[in-house]
Amino acid sequence: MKSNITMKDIADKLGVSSVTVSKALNDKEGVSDTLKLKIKKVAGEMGYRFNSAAKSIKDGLSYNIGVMIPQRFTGLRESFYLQVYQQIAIQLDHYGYFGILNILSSEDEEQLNFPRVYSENKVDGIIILGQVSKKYIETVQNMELPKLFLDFYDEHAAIDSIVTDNFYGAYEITNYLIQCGHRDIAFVGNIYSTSSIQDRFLGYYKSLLEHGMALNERLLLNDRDEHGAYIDIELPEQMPTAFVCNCDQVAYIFGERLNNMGYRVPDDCSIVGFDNDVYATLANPPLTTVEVDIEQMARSAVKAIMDKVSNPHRRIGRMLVQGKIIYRNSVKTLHTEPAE
Amino acid sequence: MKSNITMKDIADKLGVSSVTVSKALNDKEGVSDTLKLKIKKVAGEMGYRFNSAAKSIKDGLSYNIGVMIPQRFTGLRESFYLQVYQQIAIQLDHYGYFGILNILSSEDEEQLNFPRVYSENKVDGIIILGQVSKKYIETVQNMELPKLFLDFYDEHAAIDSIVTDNFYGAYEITNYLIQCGHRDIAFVGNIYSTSSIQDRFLGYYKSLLEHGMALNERLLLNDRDEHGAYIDIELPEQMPTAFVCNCDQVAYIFGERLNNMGYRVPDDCSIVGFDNDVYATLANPPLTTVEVDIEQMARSAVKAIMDKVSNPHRRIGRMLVQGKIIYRNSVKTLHTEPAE
DNA sequence: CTGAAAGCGCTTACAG
DNA sequence: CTGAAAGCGCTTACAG
Repeated sequence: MKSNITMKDIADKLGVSSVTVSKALNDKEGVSDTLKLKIKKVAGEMGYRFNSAAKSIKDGLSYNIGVMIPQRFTGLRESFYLQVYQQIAIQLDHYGYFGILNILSSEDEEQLNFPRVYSENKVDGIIILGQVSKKYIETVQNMELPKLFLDFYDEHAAIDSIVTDNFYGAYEITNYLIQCGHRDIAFVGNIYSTSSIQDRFLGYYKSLLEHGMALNERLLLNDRDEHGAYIDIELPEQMPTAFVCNCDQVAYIFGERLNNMGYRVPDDCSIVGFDNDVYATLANPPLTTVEVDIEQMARSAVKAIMDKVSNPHRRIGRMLVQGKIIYRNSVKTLHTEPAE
Repeated sequence: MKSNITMKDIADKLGVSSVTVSKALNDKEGVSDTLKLKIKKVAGEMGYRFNSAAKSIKDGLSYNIGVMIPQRFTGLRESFYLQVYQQIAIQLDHYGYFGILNILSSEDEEQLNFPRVYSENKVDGIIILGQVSKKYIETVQNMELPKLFLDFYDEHAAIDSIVTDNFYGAYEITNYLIQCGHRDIAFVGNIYSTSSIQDRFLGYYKSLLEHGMALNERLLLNDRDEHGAYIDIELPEQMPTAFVCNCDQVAYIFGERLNNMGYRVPDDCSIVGFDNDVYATLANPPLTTVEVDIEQMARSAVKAIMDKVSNPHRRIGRMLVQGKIIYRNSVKTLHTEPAE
């Protein structure tokens, strides 16, 4: 198995030099077309396979990108980041690159250990997929390697990141509810919990502001405690006509709860979610929601990291990827809003 | 960025040779402990990072394993194989290896193209995760590389594979229903659809046989057409007391249907699933099911492929990974079966 | 158009 | 205990 065919073998067989074989196989100048063709033919016949390690050592490039996901986002029921990773792998392929997955264990995160992909020079760049601790962000900063934060950002660190436009997505879907005639719209979510939820809330709030609608305590429904564990959602005395839930899973749970309480969705009240994950289609009725564009996020992330590999000084800043509204049946049109 | 520190740099700084540095950093014999320590210290200070490409070229080993997943198993709502891949990556880490994900596009599968990880010598072995076409199996066979089929097997090909023990899992969970006093147990699934479903059916059938229970047409409920699309499940005239569903998703759908028809689970009839995926916990009541042991599958797969990397002639044949029953609330105990 | 020489960073004998 | 030499497979100048 270790008896791999090398360029030298092809060269010997043809009585040429390995330099010529290299040029021919790489379609470089300096070989006659006849010879080039012959070399390629023989290479195919001999089952020649390119040794990328040899090229790597010459170029100082591994042609791999590391994707690091913190362990705590990798539960058996969570697959969002794996989906993103998959799309990244597909996009990397277009550049002749490969993706190496690196689950960041909680110990390594605490002890601020460099990932093995870095200390073994296995990758030309690294995408950190999912929020890591402040301390670990510093560790990442110390890595001499192009790096990119995906799906989160750091307020202080001048680092490149790509995130979903939570703010705009929530803004848009709230606008949609208002267009459908809703005037009493609540937000469901703990706005102190994560920055995504906070941003989604602010998008919702902007929509309210723009339409001259007041926000008050009554319209803020908490969905989880400080540990992120879901709690029973308390309804206000007077029912709003619509609810902007911070994510599909919460919308799903909330919908079930409304059902049990005798409210019908969307007849008695409308619900929208965010993410467009399994819960959006599992809900009854299926949810109108904001789809996070995983493919686009991966595409942008890969483009950004490849840019940085070829030009390490390249800065991209904080980049937003827009989602899009998926219309389903969880929203009732009360009356159509006249054009403003 | 390309100005990486090499062993030579450390050697020069210390006035020794790079051979000595190599020995020291690799904890090999032939360097005094004092020097060894000093070298390690300086290496740390200089931020030395090992160049694995150089080692690769010497050893003829990439220290990567490719994991190939056919595109059609990578839908937005399917994450099972990604979960397996993730576990594989974690297991590979224990061996100092990395996992490279390779989504096999439908075109490549049809045109019988070798994966790029292979033609570029990027991996020391490859795990094919998920059923590929007969033709493509042949293509895989032609790859001169340790390879392993995961979660499917080929009847003809003398190839190494690791699969969940569908047969035994279904056998066990059917036994459990019988222990709970059920005597009229149906199987829900198209037994001509996939080999997993067929094997699960046969496990169910074995349990019936062992308990002297007859199988007849009435107890076989089809759940999908020849294209794999779900169809409405037709209930027999006389209701069985329990249903062995071929997977959790079908159990979930079937449960909803029973609910709508006025049957209560588990009071009116019991249901069990298979897989222990999201649907198992989403179902109401949550499903008793057979958990597919993803971690164990990954562990076995990685061990097998690593064995084959060090010894290419190693054969492991067809290896089964046992699942385990997860007890929840979808089964009613009719009366306890006395010990046989 | 073709090839000899040197080098990428490391390791493996082998010599001292 | 330490190091000079050779080599892994390829590519990049450079010479002919």
